[in-house]
Amino acid sequence: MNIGEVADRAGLPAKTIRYYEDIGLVKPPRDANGYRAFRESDLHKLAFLARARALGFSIEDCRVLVGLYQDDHRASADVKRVAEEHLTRIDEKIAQLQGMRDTLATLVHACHGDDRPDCPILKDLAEGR
Amino acid sequence: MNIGEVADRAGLPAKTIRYYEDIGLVKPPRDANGYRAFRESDLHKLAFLARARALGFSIEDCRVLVGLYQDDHRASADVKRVAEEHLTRIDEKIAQLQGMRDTLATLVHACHGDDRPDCPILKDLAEGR
DNA sequence: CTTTACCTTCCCATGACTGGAACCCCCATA
DNA sequence: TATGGGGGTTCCAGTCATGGGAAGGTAAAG
Repeated sequence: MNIGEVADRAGLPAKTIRYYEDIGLVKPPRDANGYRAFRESDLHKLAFLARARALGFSIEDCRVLVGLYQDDHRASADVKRVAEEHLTRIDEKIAQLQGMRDTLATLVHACHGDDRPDCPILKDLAEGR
Repeated sequence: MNIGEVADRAGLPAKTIRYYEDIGLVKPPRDANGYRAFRESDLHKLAFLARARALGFSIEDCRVLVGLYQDDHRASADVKRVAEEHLTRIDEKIAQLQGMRDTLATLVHACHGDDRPDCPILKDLAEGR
């Protein structure tokens, strides 16, 4: 399989797949012409990576998860711990964004949005309440 | 005022303030010794920037907001539009994270987290449901 | 005078790609 | 056989908003 087909089937840009090879996440063999010759197992791993990334796992988390996935003697507790830590980070992020959102929504609501210069948004930014 | 004092009072790292000068957000004059000599107005602008950044506005948004802030003939509609667009982006981000969070929470909940290898988290990543 | 605490510029690194240049390779059609 | 198009390859640079650290100049304190 060439990179284009793998990209289509894994749902990743070819550029990203090359990058993943660069950082050692996949190691496809090469054809005589220098083209990457992906095996089914490479495709499978890339699809795994695509889904892990879609859940927001970092590349380093992905590396760990792939490692656990390939380890028949893994303990599910190790997987769970990685996922829980990631969940915590996501919750923190959401809380932070929610805070911004609330402040911003209040300010936007208070702003007339007309052709006059008076603006509670700028007022807040300038004075810090 | 030297950069250290401004950093303390604006709540920004000195590094960040130098960067803001680099990209033209502030233009403090210099003393004879080459030190930046911040005026009250520079401090004020940096505090404005710190608050705008804390609300998640991009640097380019900040540039626009500072411009509007300094324009006595601004229309508050322009400010409101920038803020509304940012609010929309934040909402999208929150929705995206919320989606990840829900999936992840379900998976974490389903995982025993013991010393055996069976793991619904890895199963999901491998099979895509 | 020496130490300590600033300040300066400069370059490199982050995360996870993305874009583009310059080049090679394979196949089909005129 | 030429040529055109659509693959593939490497390598370098850029993104965003900083942060780290080196090498060196300056100021204030003991």
